[in-house]
Amino acid sequence: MSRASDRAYSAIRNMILSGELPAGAQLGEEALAEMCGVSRTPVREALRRLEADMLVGRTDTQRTFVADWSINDVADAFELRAMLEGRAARRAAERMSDAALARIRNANRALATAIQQPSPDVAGFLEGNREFHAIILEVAGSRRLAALLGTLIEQPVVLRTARHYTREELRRSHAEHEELTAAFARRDGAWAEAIMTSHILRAYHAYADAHRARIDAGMTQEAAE
Amino acid sequence: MSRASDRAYSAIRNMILSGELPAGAQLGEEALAEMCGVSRTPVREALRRLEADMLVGRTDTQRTFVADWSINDVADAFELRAMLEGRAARRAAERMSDAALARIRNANRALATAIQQPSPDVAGFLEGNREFHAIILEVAGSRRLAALLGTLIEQPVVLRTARHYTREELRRSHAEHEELTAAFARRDGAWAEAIMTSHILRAYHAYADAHRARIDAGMTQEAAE
DNA sequence: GACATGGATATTGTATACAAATGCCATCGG
DNA sequence: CCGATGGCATTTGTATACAATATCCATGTC
Repeated sequence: MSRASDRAYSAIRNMILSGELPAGAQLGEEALAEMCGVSRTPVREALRRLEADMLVGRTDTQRTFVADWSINDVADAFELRAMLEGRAARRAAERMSDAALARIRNANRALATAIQQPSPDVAGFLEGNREFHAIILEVAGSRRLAALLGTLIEQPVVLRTARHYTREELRRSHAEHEELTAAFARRDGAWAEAIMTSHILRAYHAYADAHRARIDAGMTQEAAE
Repeated sequence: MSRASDRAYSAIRNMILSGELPAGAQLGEEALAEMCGVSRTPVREALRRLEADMLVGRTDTQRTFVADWSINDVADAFELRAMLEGRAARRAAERMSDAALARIRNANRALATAIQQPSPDVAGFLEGNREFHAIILEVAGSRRLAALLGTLIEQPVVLRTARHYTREELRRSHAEHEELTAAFARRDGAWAEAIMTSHILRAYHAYADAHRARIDAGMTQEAAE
């Protein structure tokens, strides 16, 4: 992470995810280099990685810009993620060791703690959630699958709406994690896959509902935050 | 494609797929630059792309080498490809226009012609096959899905064994394409998905059988070619 | 003889200069 | 006034020089 190209990648990525660089904005290499305090070479590398993540796009003449995620793109990403994480859960259940199961239970406990605070600890929830899914991906034991999911896990719009989660949504998410853990304990791949697919698609519809609500209220996406 | 980085990408890629650069070989940037007739800058870009394709790997100290695909890696890639192409076929069936259906039928006719030659035209078959799958992916209308499949379609070992296909295998592949076309004509997504998944998995097992036969004969993978 | 150490060698990372291309805008002709 | 054209400004692409880091091998020590 100490390399200039990694710093550039993180910096630009954060600026996109935070909305500091709005969708559609042109990304000049020179300007980004100055912002990141590095030369154009590592910036170019960072931009290529972000392009692979589909966080930035490219015109037919090689101009780079912040990708604009339409509601269809979000639906698309969720659909694929549901399928791939479902497959990961199936494989994980079939390969689950007692040690890994213990780690998953641990991550779930941390998650439960986070949502039981007087005012829910969203950052803690997200971290526990990330850990939970990471362990599953690790146990699934497919580098390919992990690579494919890598580009799908963090979507700009979704991360930005995470802190609007209600306590009820957090509690429900945790309950689904518990059910998944039960499927893992039984080494039931089909069950695990079904729960995981449902888990992701429910999250999608929660997002889509919130999105529609904002539209109906006549608010722009930015103003709603 | 006229850019130096694109030429470097194609050149290195071909050297890997052809086996000229064997699995495990170290890839020095300087040496590759000389081979491709460009400087290190575009070579570095090409290597990053190949890394995303998982055709090359990287040591913990940033040394690049030709990825070594174990039989498990191949199985992994096929399993994911079966799932993703299956999904693509489902989406394509649900979105199929009459014009696109005509194009698919056309690609199939070209494919039929190729395998009916006195001595099967494997190159022609592969091109028709590529076109067929490309149209499906286009009709599926998911840029994400296309991007994910992009890294899965061309596996080194599989391409190298393609020319050993028997006429019977080619004929069977064509028959499956015909059946897929029927599913598209009915706009039956579930049917299309099932055929496509089966199509890919059958191809995998044909490959795995051939691979096992080579092992049993005490031949190395290279010697078998 | 095995292993640690240090420095020479090779390789990768970054900055910068320059080349090529793209976009912009003023000018000109209709 | 509208659109085409040409040249200037900006941006991206490539080469190269240099810096940082890793590898390798010889040497010395136990």
